[in-house]
Order: sequence, then C-alpha cells, then structure tokens
Amino acid sequence: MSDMYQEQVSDAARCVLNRGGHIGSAQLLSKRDAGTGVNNKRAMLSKVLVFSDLATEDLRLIADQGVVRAYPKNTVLINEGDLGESFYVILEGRVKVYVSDEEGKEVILNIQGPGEYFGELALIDSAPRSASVMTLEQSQLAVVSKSDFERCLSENPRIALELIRPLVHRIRSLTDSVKNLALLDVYGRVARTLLDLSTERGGMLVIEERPTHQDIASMVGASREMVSRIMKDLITGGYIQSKNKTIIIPRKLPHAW
Amino acid sequence: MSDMYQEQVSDAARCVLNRGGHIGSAQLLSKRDAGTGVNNKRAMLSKVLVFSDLATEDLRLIADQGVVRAYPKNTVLINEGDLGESFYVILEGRVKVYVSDEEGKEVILNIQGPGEYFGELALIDSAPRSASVMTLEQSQLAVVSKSDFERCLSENPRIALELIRPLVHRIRSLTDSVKNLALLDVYGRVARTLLDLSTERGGMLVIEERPTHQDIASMVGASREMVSRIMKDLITGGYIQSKNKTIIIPRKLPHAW
DNA sequence: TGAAAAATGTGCGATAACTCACAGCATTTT
DNA sequence: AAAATGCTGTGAGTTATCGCACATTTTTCA
Repeated sequence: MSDMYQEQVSDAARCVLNRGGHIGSAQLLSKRDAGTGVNNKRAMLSKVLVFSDLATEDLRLIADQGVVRAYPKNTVLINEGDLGESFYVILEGRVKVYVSDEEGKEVILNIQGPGEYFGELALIDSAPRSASVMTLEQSQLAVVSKSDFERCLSENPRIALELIRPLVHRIRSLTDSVKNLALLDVYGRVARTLLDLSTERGGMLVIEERPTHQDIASMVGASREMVSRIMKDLITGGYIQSKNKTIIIPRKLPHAW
Repeated sequence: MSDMYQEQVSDAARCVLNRGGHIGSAQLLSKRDAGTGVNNKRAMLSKVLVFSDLATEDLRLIADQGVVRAYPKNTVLINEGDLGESFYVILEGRVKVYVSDEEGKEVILNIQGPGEYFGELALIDSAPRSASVMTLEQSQLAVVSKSDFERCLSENPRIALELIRPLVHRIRSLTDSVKNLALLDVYGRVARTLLDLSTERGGMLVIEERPTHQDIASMVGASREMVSRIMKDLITGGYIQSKNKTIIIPRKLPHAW
C-alpha cells in the first residue's frame, strides 16, 4: 500500500525513465535567452548564431537579407495550409511549431528559440505550410523573402548542403515521434518527453522553465488531466522532482532495473 | 436500426472519406512491378527509374556504383539502431520501412517499390539507423557503400541538391502522420490511410493489392481486430467496396455533407 | 497589493480501444 | 486434394484515456 504509486507508473514510463533514452535528441528542447536589450541586428545575430544548426556564417548571410521585425506574444506567424513566401530566423524570443484540427485541438511539434530558424520547407518545394508557428513570447525575427532566400542559395551553393543535415535531423525526430505515439502509452510518452526536454546539468537532468501540463499534453497528444495525474505519479514515485519552476530528473533513479 | 452501422463510423472517418483528403501525398503508396525477368542491371535501372523522386540520371549514377543483390522475402536489410554503411536502390520487389518495440509490436512508416531508395540518412549524418527495413517479396537491390556514395556526391554536387526535395517531402509526410496519430481516432486514421494508399483510376479511388488488416493496423498504430471491425463498418456504410483483392472508394460518397 | 486569469489536482462516469479466444475462410504448400 | 498456414470476423471482458465539473493554488498585471 505504501508503494501503491508504483502501480500507477506504466511499464513504458518506468522503462523510459530508467534507461535514459536518447537524451541528446533535443527535438523539443526549449532554448532560452534572457533578452539583453541589444538592438543592433548584426550584434544580435552574432550573439545568437552560436546555437545554430546551420553554419553561423551562412545563416548570418541569409538573415542579413531580411528585415528584423518585432512580434508580440501569441502572434501567428505561419498558418498551416497557407502558401508561404518567407523564411524566419529567431533573434530573440521563442516560438512553437504546431498542427491543429478544426476543433482547435493542437499538437506541438517543436519549440524553437534564438539562433534557430523555420519556414524553409515551403521555400524549397513551394507546397503549402505543413504546420503553424506562433510566438510564445515577445520576439524579434529576421524575415527573409523567398526571392532573397533563393538568390542567397544560388550565390552560395554550399548553403544548400548545410541545409541537408538539419533536415535529416528533423526526419529522425519525427520518426521518433511517430514511434512513440504509436507504441507507447501516455505515461511513456510523457516520460520520454520530459527526457527530451531536459538538459544535463551537474550530473542530473534538469528542465528549466517547466512547461505547463497543457503544453506537455499537446506535445504527447493527450489530455491535460492525464498529464496532471502522471506528473503527480512520477513525483510520488520519486522519478522526478519539481521545485520552483524547474523539474529535476535524478541521474540514478530509484530501484532501477 | 437499419442504419446502425452509421453510428459505428466515427465523425473523423466520415469527415476524412467525404472530403477526399490529400490524395496525392502518397506516403504509403505501394508500387508494383510484375517482375519481368530482366537481369541486366542497366536495363533494370532504366525501366525502374521512371518512378523516382531523384532525377533518373543521378540515381542511376549512384546505383551504378553498387552491387546488385537478390534477397528473399522477409529479409531484414536494415536494423533500427545499427550503424549503417549502405545505401539501397530498389530494382525489383517491395520493402517495408518500420520501427518496432521490444515486444515486437511494429509501426510501418512506409512501403517502397522499384525505383525508390532508402538508407541515405545514415550516410548523411552517420547516426544509427532510425528505422528497420525488410523485404516484402523476393527483391533485387543495388547496394552502394558509404564511400562510393560519398565519392559520387562530391563528384556531382548537384546530386546533393536533388536529395533535398525528397527529404522535405518525407518531413511533410511524417508531420502528417504525427498529426493523424495525435488528433484522429482509429476510424479516422484507417480512413485516411486508405485514401493515402489509393490511386485514381477511372474516376474512382482504387487500392490494388489490398494490404492485410494487420498491415493497416501497423500503419495506423492500432489492433488488427479494430481494423477488421472498422473495415466492415466502412463497407456496410457504403464508404468503400472490397472486391477480389482490390478496394474501391467511390468518388462521390453516400450522403456527403 | 489585490483582483483576475491561468494552471493544477481530483473524483467519476462514459467510452474507445485493447486483448483473448476461437471459429470459419482462403491461400499456399506438399 | 489434403494439410498447413495465414487471414478474417466476432463476442466478451478489461483497461486506458477522455471529458466534465469543480475546488484549490499559483501567477500575472493593473
């Protein structure tokens, strides 16, 4: 009776948390930048591009073509189904990439921060946007038009090559998502998402800026209530701790098997 | 009571079948080639490359580097998690790309046929294989080593550019899968999968070489029994017909709304 | 700092989907 | 043409997850 909570945590979830999973996969990694008040585009880019997948130089080359715009929190930048003509580089702030149905139920595919970019798919194949993008905070983005993007690419063919790797990475991430959605129960999906969101810090895995239960629910395709119950079970079971706004996942987990 | 079956077909499924969905997406399109007995590699390539995503010339260029091998039905060519050193072009036969868990439950990501290729991701980023691949029939494949593939790429930089488009296409497909898995019920996912599998033929949508219920179940992440019941409901409801080995989806569906 | 808004915890009934079990068909194989 | 194998249909009990309702806590921001 004293360890009744154990029964609550599904095999899948225990398994995921005990094994550690693919910690580096970082699909849903939320990056954060406290916002320094630097206003110069060039300076912002330099500061930010350290994180980038694309080579710093090349992303700067592209971003330099664009206009810097400021968007308030909760602005829809891209709408699933629309025809897109722009490419965006995040200078400050965070955005979520998501898909949704008619009833407004949404699935978060990714959360991106400074130095990351989005909107390139439509520029490559001219197909309608496959997902929507919304700012999560007040954000500054470099917006590059299709024609400028294309000119940049044709002048620097090397850039195309550098686009490939991140695309491959996204394919792997998405494949992982499909696998998790189809094969894991909600417990397992939540556990895995927590691992994906975490970063190593002093021998433990930590999630700073803890997402809301609703956010997690949208990431794993489940109800908010379910996530609420699961988080409680994981805490009760000693698999994770939640202090202030951060979640801690101890490296060595209780009674690992 | 006489239309009790209607209650069985979920809103999602009706909606999908009535609207037509993205018919062209072809993610799970199964191509078929009766097998002609042609043994010459060059000739097989010419015959087969019509279907390819990659430019015919370039895929041939790569495939020419490789060795042609014959594999029996149900051979595992690639194992999820392994380190991969080869790239494959399908000359004859069909393969399934899938992921699976420890208990052997599997999710089919894709079924590919002559003129299509797989195994390129690991060559681009050297990461472990993200999915497994198994032959569905006796098949002939051109197998190209990593080094030959890379040499080919560096000698013909244009090829890298042509790799991008198919990658983008896969990202869109996978995004779609995630959306469907997270937002549709099993009825809806089955309905959508049937549409994805179908090709237009004389004003109707047709699936030749009907997959087994178990196959569909693996594609949509559901149980075989569930698919069995759903297929029955769709037939009883007049949404699809099943004759011989083909499934027919009439263009204009009963009481569309 | 205090009111409004957002996020969380929890009980409970409804239900979608799963599993098991087994019988009837349909195909290959020998 | 019989035997073996694989596919399909269906009942029945079980379980996971949802959805609603509402109380409580935390956060936001005016």
